[in-house]
Amino acid sequence: MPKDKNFYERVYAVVRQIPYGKVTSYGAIAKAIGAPKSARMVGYALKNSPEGVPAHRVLNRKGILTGKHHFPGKNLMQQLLENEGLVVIDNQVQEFKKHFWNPEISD
DNA sequence: TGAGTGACTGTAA
DNA sequence: CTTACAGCCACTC
Repeated sequence: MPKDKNFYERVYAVVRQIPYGKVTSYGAIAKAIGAPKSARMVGYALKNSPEGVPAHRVLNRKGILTGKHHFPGKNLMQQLLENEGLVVIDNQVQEFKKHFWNPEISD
């Protein structure tokens, strides 16, 4: 059982706020939940991501689909992104910055 | 308790 | 823009 379950919950809370056709990075989420050093944990948390969490919209800072290998299908993650109007080439989102969504938690 | 692992990031070249 | 190195934190065994 995870001790800091709150950490996971916060990750999911942010990821769920990612709008359609937008993407963000693990670090951005980590920072949004107050743990900029725990970017790796964000990815770890997404592995446990329940339904309703668009984990496919979360990429690394280069805009590469680092987690596509963890999805059920072979290139499911890429298809989902392309389905949202994004352009993915060689596991990398084109114009990543342009589609980047800055997460923020309302106090 | 301690060592190993990972869907990462910042900095330097 | 990419590639390479070290630092991070939380989790599992």
